[in-house]
Amino acid sequence: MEKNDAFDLQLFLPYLLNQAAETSSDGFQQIYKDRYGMLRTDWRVLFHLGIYGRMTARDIGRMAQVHKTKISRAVARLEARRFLTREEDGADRRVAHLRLTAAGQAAYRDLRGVAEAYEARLVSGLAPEDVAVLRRALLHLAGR
Amino acid sequence: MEKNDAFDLQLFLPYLLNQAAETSSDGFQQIYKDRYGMLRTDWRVLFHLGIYGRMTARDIGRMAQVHKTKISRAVARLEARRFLTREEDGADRRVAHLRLTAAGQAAYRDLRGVAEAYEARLVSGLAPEDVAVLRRALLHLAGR
DNA sequence: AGGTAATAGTTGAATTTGTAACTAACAACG
DNA sequence: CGTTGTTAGTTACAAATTCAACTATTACCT
Repeated sequence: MEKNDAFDLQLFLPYLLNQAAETSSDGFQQIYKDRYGMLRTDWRVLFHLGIYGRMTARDIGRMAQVHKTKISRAVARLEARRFLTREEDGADRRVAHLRLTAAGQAAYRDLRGVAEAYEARLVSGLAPEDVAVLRRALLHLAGR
Repeated sequence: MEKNDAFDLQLFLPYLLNQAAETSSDGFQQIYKDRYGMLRTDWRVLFHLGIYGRMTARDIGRMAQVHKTKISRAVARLEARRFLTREEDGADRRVAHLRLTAAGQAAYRDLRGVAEAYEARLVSGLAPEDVAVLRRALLHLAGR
């Protein structure tokens, strides 16, 4: 495979970031998919509710930077599996406050443990100071 | 939004990497989509051929870590737009060698220029030494 | 108050992706 | 040779995502 061009695709950030994101998501995805039949947006909603307790779909979408239709469908799937319930808002009847059921919390705790172990394994090949730089750079690129 | 849990989702690498990857791809995606109606796999195939000159679908798939059905469809789209041609292999009739047409090369050069400018803008907010660390860490996480 | 705009969330249709099965060709081994 | 396995690439079907339109409700403005 001989190069006849100076552009280095392997180092182009949108490309490289995507490779790293996909590779480093694969193992975790396998677990939440196999164990709970969840999709990516599902576990994200689950984690947001597990961490923050009670949120609206809109809040989750804002925080996770996910479109409202994806949130809506993920919430519907989690509700169908009895992982969350909706509570209506007293003042604004458009809004539904979401909260994990006991089963949802159990799933969250299980997956949070998996996530922590998985994260530890991911960074185990990197120097701690490099991980710190990596996280800061990623937060910057993510616009945070 | 009050946290009642210690897990920091915003720093969880599979989550953070994905946020950074999506945010930092958005601007570039807008351009190849608006300007050429391409999808992500399309520009990747285009770039591989633009850089390496002549490759098989299999080679591109290996290098970009993309499944063969996605490559197959991207190649079909690019061929339909006369951006590439297939040449049969003398020894193995299963294989098709792909090569950009003049139009494909023009599109590639155009988008390569966009990519270079885009990359420069992406890293402009980061210290050069941090960018170096970032790239090394991403290559490691991508399994390279 | 009444009309217009904005917001929360859902739904349907079109596009895209994932999975598996498939065709065609080559390889390896007896 | 011939049978079995492997590989390159395509296709069919199901699943997921995107985009636009929609309902229902609240906010704004005069």
